[in-house]
Amino acid sequence: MPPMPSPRPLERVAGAHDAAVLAIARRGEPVSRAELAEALAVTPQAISKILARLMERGLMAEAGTLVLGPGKPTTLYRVVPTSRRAIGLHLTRRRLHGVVVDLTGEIIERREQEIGAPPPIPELIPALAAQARELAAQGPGELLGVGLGMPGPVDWPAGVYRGTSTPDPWRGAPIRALLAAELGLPVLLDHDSRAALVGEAWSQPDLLRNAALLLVEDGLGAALSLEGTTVRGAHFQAGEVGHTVVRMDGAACTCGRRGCAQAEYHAALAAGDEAAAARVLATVVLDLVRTVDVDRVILGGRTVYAQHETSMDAIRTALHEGFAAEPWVHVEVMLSTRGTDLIAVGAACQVLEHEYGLPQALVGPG
Amino acid sequence: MPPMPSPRPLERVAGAHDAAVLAIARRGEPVSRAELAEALAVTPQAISKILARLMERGLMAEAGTLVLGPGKPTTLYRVVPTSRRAIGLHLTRRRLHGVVVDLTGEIIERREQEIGAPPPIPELIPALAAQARELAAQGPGELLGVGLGMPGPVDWPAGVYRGTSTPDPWRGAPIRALLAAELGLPVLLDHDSRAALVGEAWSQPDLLRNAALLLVEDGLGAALSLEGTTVRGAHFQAGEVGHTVVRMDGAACTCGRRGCAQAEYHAALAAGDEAAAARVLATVVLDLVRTVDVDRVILGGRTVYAQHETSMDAIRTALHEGFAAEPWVHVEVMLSTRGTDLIAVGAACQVLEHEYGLPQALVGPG
DNA sequence: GACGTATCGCAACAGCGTTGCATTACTCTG
DNA sequence: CAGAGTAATGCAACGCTGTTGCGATACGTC
Repeated sequence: MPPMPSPRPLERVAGAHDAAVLAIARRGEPVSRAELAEALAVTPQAISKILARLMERGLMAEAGTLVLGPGKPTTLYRVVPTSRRAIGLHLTRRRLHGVVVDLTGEIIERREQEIGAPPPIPELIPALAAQARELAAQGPGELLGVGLGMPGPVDWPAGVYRGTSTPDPWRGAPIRALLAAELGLPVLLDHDSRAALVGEAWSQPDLLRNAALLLVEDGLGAALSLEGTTVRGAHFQAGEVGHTVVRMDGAACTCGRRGCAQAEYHAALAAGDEAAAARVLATVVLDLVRTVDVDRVILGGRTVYAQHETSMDAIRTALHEGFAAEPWVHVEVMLSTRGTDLIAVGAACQVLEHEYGLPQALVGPG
Repeated sequence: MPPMPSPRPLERVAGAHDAAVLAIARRGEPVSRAELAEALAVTPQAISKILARLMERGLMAEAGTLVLGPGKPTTLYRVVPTSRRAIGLHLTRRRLHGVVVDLTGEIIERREQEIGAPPPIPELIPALAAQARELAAQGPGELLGVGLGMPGPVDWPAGVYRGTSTPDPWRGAPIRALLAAELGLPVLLDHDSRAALVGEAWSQPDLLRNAALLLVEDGLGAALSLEGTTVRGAHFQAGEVGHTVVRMDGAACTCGRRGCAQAEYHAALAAGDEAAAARVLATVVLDLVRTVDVDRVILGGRTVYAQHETSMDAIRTALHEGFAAEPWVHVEVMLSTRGTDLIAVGAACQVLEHEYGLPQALVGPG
């Protein structure tokens, strides 16, 4: 996306408040001015002005009244899901999966498409654009843009896919710019696991202040939400836990080193030892929780769906044992609410987040 | 500290800008209005008002002029280090170490005191208070409060030391409230490693947007600064990497599990194999960098000082090899600038940070 | 139907940064 | 050594934010 003129300080206040109201309303239940005033620590009168702005933009609407006792009934407000749309694409080496979602992140329509071998960029971009255009034809609401999630490292500000060490036809391709030019729409390119976490967080904003999402697809990836912000990292690859060492001098990994979580996981699966594989996952999660101290862990990815009971049990047991001496630590382990659409939905939600999410900085050209 | 009335939204803007200016000025070199306007993305005129507020409070002062070419010379501004003071205490089972620092985090005076065995709380609190009072007598400037850093888990909002599983006379003690009552000063209680990182970040604000500090004292601890905020975690124990598993089924740990980093580290040291110990440290750092993607790692703690060359070399080598396939990843490994005062200074800086740091929340009763 | 109550809206206000323009203090030119 | 050019600064009016005070509205209760 082109760099915008940085908003004026007072616009940032207004924007932050608008985003906060939207975040609360997104949970689904109609809200009253009083609740919002409480949550934002402003006067009800300020909420009136904030809601006026949001209704002006069509993002929110009145939703009836509620009589609680004597006095004038409370007016309730809700988001207007159909007011905006975003497209999310999930690209892997084998598949192209896309969705359109409404403002609340609910799926309007989905597309799935197998791609034989990774096509070269000049073929890939039109294929992505074609699916995006099909999806763009669906549903009402202003179309905000396209989010694209893919595995592997990404140069986020540049929108360039960095690629892996193996021969990779997409390596170094400025995918974001190419797709944006092709479609004439804003495009956001990010990591698959980060997209997935943003997607989960979009529909349950305050639950995931400190959460980790573990994505088990071909590789092992994670994303972190800490103190309310989804961490991107200095090199835009925070959460790449696949090559974290869980057994020094252990199984050889494709990366040339030994005992990487990913290598141990696949070695165990190859040996048919599902329990051992689950134990590796559990160790990764335990280390993750110890390191960043999240209170929620979300499991996602095609590979875990098959044996999610085993994995979740192993993880819960490991957490229980590992924190036995620290009874104040409670970690909720849950399965992604989005199934196999997880990453595509997340990619779409990144667009929503970009437009209507809480800004992270109150100061500077953020 | 008592809950303050949450600042009005516009005061939050002013406060954030004041803090941002202070953060830039803290780097040491005098700054001009133009630089500040650039950094904060506001007009020079706004900087005039911000500086007027800061000079009113005695936090900043003019620092001469600079002639660059034709036109009126630029007026320069700097912080007034002597305008404020904070006390920092570092409490371990064996030692009580304290400092007073000025507004820039420079040490005015230090005290160190051995304590035979961990005294019971009714003796501990007066001992802490006595050292704090001695330190409070030193140096000019308004005394803001006392920071206390200690190893082991802490219930941060409650100011309660949670203690370890071993018999622990301090377990569950509301140390913050007790000390605050004794001294009649605000007290902040936090983790030793987090304090250390806050201390490092206070004197080099923008360098440590994504950084990890590894503290090797009796145990192994870390603290994380991600996207500019020092992570506290859902249970206020983020960075507790000591019991992270680096060798599944490895050396037995005091925690009852196997292959914890701390256990492997001490096992290697006990066997006299410093190289192996350094490799364990290196693995911890590598996993940390993979997981949270920091671009700076700071080493601190009494134990590393003895053999910091070996440790740093092992870490640098491991990072170099581990990220060989990702040439865009550069991680700076450095030694703490504070020596053994690291944690005491950090605890003091937490008070400064609390008062004059950038607010993390834009909205709500933050 | 009058009263108490809670919500809501209008209008005036304070404080933030912005804008436009005058002032100041320097260098450079002739 | 004036006078022009230049860049930083200050003053005043302004727009926008949320706040405050008060009146209007709509409900339940007596």
